[in-house]
Amino acid sequence: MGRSPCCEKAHTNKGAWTKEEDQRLISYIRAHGEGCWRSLPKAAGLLRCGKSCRLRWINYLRPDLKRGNFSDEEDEIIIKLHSLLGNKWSLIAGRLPGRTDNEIKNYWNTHIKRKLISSGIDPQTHRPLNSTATAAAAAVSSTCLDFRKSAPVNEPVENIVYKSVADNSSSNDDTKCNSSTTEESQPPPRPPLKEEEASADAVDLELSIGLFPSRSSYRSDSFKLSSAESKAFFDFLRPPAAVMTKAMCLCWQLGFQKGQSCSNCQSYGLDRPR
DNA sequence: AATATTTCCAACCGCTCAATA
DNA sequence: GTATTGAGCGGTTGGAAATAT
Repeated sequence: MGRSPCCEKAHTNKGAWTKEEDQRLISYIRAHGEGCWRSLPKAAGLLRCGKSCRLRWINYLRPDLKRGNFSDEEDEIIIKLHSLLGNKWSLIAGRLPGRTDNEIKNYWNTHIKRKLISSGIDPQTHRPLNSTATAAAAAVSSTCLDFRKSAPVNEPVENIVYKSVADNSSSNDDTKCNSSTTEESQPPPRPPLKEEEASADAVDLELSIGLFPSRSSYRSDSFKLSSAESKAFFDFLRPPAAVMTKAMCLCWQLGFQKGQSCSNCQSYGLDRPR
């Protein structure tokens, strides 16, 4: 038993939208706001599926959309977020105001992917395509986010401790991404955090992906973040307030379970991160 | 100038998940 | 607890535009 179709396909238009259809949709949403997409087409006098209306509005007609080429800074953010989140286009879009998930997905597939490959970087793993590509390795390292960089020297260490996932990794004091490793392309699933571990005051982040320092470096007790660093870290995870939804906080990526709240979610009153 | 090929992106499709009856 | 519904997501496709031959 599958889902029933979202609309009566026999009586709906498909394909490119006409100016008149666009105008109807814009007028309706201006007058009534975004609401029930299923009933919107009929109410707006459109022979379109509700899903199609939603897509058209979100990806093309919304007034806050940023048009034009992606900046170098946006490129960099997309690459960094992709190395952290993978193909979670909506989450990435949540951190690029005015850009849509569809736009970013298309841009990734047509530009960034190619750019990374031509630099010798695997766009899925963000690691060099071959181990001898030193220039590529350097390029990957440059996509690392280092939250420790801007921290005051004498800041007390607290809040966040990066912990190694794989204890059998070799010791290494550098803080670069794990770009030169030959490990599997996908990080292993992270075990859920215990409730006390997941509290906002003592977050134990088990990160195992290239965006952050190598496993071998953050296994050390010396790899701890100061309060300023942890603030920078959570600021990075936090999308603009205007677009923040339950699903957008990244704490679930870090092992938080349903019903737990990280400090981001608490600050937005979101008590049930996905 | 005509045709073939490639690139790009808007739109669609099928699926999952959360909410609700 | 289960079924249904609607919203939203990511992968894929179709076709227009750009470029090459």
